[in-house]
Amino acid sequence: MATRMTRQRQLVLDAVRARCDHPSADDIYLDVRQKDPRISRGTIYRNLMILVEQGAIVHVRVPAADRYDLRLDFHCHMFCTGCGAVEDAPIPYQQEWDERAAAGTGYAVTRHRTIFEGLCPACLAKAAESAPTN
Amino acid sequence: MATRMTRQRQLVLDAVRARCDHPSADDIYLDVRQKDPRISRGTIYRNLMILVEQGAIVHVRVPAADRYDLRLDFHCHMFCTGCGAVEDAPIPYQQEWDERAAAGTGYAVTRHRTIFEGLCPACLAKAAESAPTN
DNA sequence: ATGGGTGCAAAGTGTTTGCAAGTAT
DNA sequence: ATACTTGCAAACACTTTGCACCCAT
Repeated sequence: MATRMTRQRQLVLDAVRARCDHPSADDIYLDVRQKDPRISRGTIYRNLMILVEQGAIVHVRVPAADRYDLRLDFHCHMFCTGCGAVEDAPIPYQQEWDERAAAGTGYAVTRHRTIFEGLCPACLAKAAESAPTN
Repeated sequence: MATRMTRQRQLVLDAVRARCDHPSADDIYLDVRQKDPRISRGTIYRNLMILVEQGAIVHVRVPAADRYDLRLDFHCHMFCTGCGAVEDAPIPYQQEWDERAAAGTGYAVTRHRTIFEGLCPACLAKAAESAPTN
């Protein structure tokens, strides 16, 4: 199962790398569409899956939809419950937790995923506007 | 919007509480079906959503599907990438991280969710069987 | 009594897949 | 040349919703 670098796959990879906001499959579809109006959603999904398997990009799961990330190292994410924005968190990945969790459960722990939830600064400002601090 | 405790809602709540394996909506549907063969999936979804809003149960998002949890305090989860099992992790919830993430990003952080991924003991044993250590 | 809740079935999302034709290697 | 990929559309799994009837308060 040798894998080929097709024009479409390259476009998908480029599109993920061109964004820093952890796009969803459909974001990628819309971006790639601009460069190749004939590409199909099936191709986007297939290629995202293949690129994740190959380790070229990473899969981030947040409430609402799957997102993709160009950063390959383990790291935590912020998720805005207001607008759905996703960004990297300024919190170090705690590898020793994987060992502790493994020791405590008997699991062969590969990694952990941490997502912080809350309102991003923009949504906070919007909330303050509509419901001012009386 | 006063909320009523109907027979169906009680059945859904009981079903979540009766399980310790973090059931999916469909698991609950199948369980409740045994006690009330006329309940519909729509009712299950509606009630799970309402119970989560009310804070009676908690929503856990893992790769594959949404799960529900009777434990209301913040805690981490283990997810088996082999069989999809979910269980509580023996790792303390680090509240100070929420503050650190908030300080570093300007988010109003509510909480974080951490999921450890790996193979559970049962899947590990199965894997060892089919691919013995030569 | 009355407005929230229910069952049912249809409609949505987001994602996957079968197939014949196209193309990277 | 060969078998991996593609576009398309149909199929899927999971979840939400519109509607008329029902029942907890």
